[in-house]
Amino acid sequence: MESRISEILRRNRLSVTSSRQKILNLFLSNSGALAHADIEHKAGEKFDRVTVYRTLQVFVEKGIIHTIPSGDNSIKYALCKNDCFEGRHHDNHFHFVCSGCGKTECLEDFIMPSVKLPRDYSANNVEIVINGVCSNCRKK
Amino acid sequence: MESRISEILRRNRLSVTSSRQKILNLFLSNSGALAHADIEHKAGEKFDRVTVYRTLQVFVEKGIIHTIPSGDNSIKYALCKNDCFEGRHHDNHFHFVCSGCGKTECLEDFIMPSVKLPRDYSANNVEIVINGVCSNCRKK
DNA sequence: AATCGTATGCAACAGAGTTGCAAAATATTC
DNA sequence: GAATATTTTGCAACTCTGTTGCATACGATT
Repeated sequence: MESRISEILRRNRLSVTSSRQKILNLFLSNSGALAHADIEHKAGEKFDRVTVYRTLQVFVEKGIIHTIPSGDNSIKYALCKNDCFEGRHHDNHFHFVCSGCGKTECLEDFIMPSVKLPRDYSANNVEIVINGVCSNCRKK
Repeated sequence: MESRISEILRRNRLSVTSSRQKILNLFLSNSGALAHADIEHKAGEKFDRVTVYRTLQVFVEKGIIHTIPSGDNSIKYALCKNDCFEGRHHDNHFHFVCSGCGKTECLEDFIMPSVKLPRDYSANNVEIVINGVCSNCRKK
């Protein structure tokens, strides 16, 4: 576990520091996306706010994590899949926010629909966030 | 013009106040979406921050405007089309943010693609935000 | 182990967003 | 149309979020 985390940091030419290891570990051990506040107030750990901001920023720049937009000023962050490493962001997936458990997850395996644009418009990036109920919450 | 604004407010059972008229007028006379800061610092008008927050909140609740999510904590607001009045939000359109002029617009006439979800997942709302270049900026 | 470069944490700040409350404006009633 | 009731506004004060500069601490390199 330790080694995998260090390896990811090294692969992205980042110094392997205690904070970065701990924060990256949070992402690796959580299946859902995390908000800044989730990380800052994570039980058992007390991270300096500034360190969390800077770490998330560096991770996004390096393509280790990506942002998930939201309609209520609570941006979340999630791990990128392998082909995003080295700074190439190719987010051809969408995001699902469950209104039951609040969990945000990436749906990687479901094809991104192509959207038709008006004449002379060109698209760089398409963000899709779906709000609904996940299978776990539906059963309850 | 004045009468149309008052009519919209009255239709939503809101008192017709000076601030609400002015803010609603900003939306009616701007084709793009507006951020909180756009409204607060609008040239010629000085709105109290608190009033702007409360007005936008009420407008969203009543379905006069809707929010447009973003990946950088800068939520924008845009007018809803007619069938959204009376609080029924049926946003079956997507949003386009131009990286050239920064303008955010609603694309109402382009069909929303249906997205396939994992087994036992259900969707309430699909938010699509496309980043790209609009026709005006492309010509330059 | 010593040096170099980067990351961290603190302080201080700027901005975003919220709440309570008295004053002012709007709606309602007669 | 004036008086009353209701709602909205603006101010003050506050919390939370996010940023920057800088000295110290840490990790990488030799």
